[in-house]
Amino acid sequence: MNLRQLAAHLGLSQTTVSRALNGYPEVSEETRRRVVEAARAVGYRPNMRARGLATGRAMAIGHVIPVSTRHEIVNPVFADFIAGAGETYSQAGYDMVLSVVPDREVARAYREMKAKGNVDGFIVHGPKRDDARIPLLAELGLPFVVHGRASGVQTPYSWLDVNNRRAFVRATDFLLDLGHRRIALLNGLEDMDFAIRRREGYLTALQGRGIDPDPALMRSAEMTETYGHDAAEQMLNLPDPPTAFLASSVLIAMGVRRAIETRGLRMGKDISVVTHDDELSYLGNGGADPLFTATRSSVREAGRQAAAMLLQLIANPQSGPVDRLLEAGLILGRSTGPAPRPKSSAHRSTTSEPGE
Amino acid sequence: MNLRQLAAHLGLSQTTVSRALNGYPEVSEETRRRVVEAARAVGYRPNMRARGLATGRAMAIGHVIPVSTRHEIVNPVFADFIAGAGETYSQAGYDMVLSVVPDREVARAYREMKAKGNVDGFIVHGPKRDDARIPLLAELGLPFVVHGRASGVQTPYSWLDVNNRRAFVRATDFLLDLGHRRIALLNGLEDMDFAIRRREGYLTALQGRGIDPDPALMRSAEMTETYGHDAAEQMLNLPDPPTAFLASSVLIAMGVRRAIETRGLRMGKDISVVTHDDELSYLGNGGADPLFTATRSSVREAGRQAAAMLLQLIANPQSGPVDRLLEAGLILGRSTGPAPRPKSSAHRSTTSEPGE
DNA sequence: CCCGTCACCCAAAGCGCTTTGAAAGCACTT
DNA sequence: AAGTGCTTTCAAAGCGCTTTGGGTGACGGG
Repeated sequence: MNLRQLAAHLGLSQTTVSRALNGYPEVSEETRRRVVEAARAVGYRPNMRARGLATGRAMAIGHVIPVSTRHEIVNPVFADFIAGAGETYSQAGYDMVLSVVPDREVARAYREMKAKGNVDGFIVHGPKRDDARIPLLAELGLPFVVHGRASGVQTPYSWLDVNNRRAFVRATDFLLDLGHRRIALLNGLEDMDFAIRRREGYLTALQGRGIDPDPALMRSAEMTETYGHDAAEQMLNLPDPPTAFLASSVLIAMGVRRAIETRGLRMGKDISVVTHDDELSYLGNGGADPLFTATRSSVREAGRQAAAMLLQLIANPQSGPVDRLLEAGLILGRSTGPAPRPKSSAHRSTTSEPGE
Repeated sequence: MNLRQLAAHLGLSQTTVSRALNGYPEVSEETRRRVVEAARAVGYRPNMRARGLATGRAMAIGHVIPVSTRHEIVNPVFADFIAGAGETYSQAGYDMVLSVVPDREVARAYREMKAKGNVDGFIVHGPKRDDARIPLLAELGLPFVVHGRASGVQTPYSWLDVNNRRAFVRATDFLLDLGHRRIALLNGLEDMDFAIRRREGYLTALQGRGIDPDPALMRSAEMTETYGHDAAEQMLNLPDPPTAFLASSVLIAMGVRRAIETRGLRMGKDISVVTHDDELSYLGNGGADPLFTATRSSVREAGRQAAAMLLQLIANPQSGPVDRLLEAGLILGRSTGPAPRPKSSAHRSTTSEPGE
């Protein structure tokens, strides 16, 4: 059933029916009620393509998901973010169109989506330092919101980010307050902007206590359980091992925990672990009594808010670049405790033998 | 730049330009070359909305992602599947439109998408027993492909599935061949179709050796690491504990491994673990030397193939319900080994008490 | 010389909607 | 009786594309 048929059915013109349904004032309440009722009765839904063609608006948001050709990883954060954004979209009557493309075709994908005219704006995922997508999108002229920030980018842009730096300052400080001095950082790949900021936070906190960072205790890689395990294991074998780990994801932390427990050590007693927790639904460090002490910030909520920001921006494009910085909570779990053997000098002497 | 402008620019009619670009025969090769060249030069991309309006095809596939309102979990398999499907789509010039909706609004979402006319077909995720979406979609009349199957559904439909039953028969047989007799099954939620089939496979294999399944060794829940850990721990505390675990996901298996190692046991020696592995990119049981022995089937590849099937179906709707059953490979990892205490008679006598 | 065939190209209709500009109806004023 | 302002409705143009149903000119056969 289309507009014309509905109009004929009602004995009205398309114009009137259209206006009645879209809430324009030039139609009497009486008529409007009749129209709305009839529309519901016959299950009329306007054809979005036709409407889009007429209005120039697509009522859809584009998400371009770059798939790295080297390590074929799909950002696990992505599913939850999408879920959050999707909620906002569907409430606002927007669709989400996804384009999964290899790294190097991202620019083409954006241009194409714009030219094809099937989106009104974009969300940018996983920004890197000096991310080229931002100037590109600014040039294209469609509104967009970046989930995260991109250090080094000069073009002004709208973003929503977690205060990664502050979160890691707090987490590090928390461990320092517990007496830990040898704190390892298991970070994500440091071309990702969030990882850069987390490292900064970590270093800042150490510096605040006059502690020199030890390169042997800093690692960055794709955030998998295996990585967490292997890195932790190696570090625990160091002559002067860390007493605490700071991980950039729950997956990493799970690996760390395994390394700890495999050694017969107890997490939260012998070794402390703090992780950043995106509250990914399937990892389940959630709840009131989480396993890991964590800097926590819901990626799903970020999705909701970023989407809302974008819709706002689309409705009112000259409202200019806008941003929002979410603070991560520091959630106490069972993975942290006071540093063992506060006399770090004694400690050091014990482990000064080279051998494993 | 639109068709009219391009036509004017070339001194041709819109008709000719359109035909030239879409490969119709009624235009000379000479002219076609000129047109194609000019189109590329000015970066012309047809407006998909207009084209869709004219052709009635949307050049897009709809994915409706139900978000359970109870346990707010986003199926972690979903991201990889999407990535695979996305590859196929973009090669074929299709878009993917996602709709994330609460469980109970799924039907509305499908109807709406159809009425709005912005998709040509659907992919159905995570089918359950007697899944109501299948008759609904059959009634709507748009082509669709189900990722998985739905036991109990009578309506004919197209699907692509992994042979979950066979995979779990093989996995169980493999463990049985190694001498294991007490094999635990840590399954996903058994309203999901795949979980039902896996249990069937497990039970079939046990039955094949005349072994009575022990309800104490069968569990099903949301597939998280914590679940794997807790279930394994409890089972290992049984008077007659399992010597092997069969897990429905790598996340579960990771939990099992932790329970094993925390106890000071060695996975692959004292306790064996086999898991189903969807080859999720971020879990990384991949590679040639995987940690877990696993029944492996790439969910990403499933995405690719399901998408291809759907596109085929759209191009040729009367090609009728079509299906494809993927076989999972059984990949040898380091998590399995012969059952300890080969003398199962001694073993059995221990457990001959009715207990529990 | 005419006509039928091709090969090539075009004008125009139509997809389903929004929106402009105008008309019709009505109640008042003047 | 005509004009005014207001509300309510409508016809028609247009969004950018595809596709139908011709046209036009060249060519060869009758």
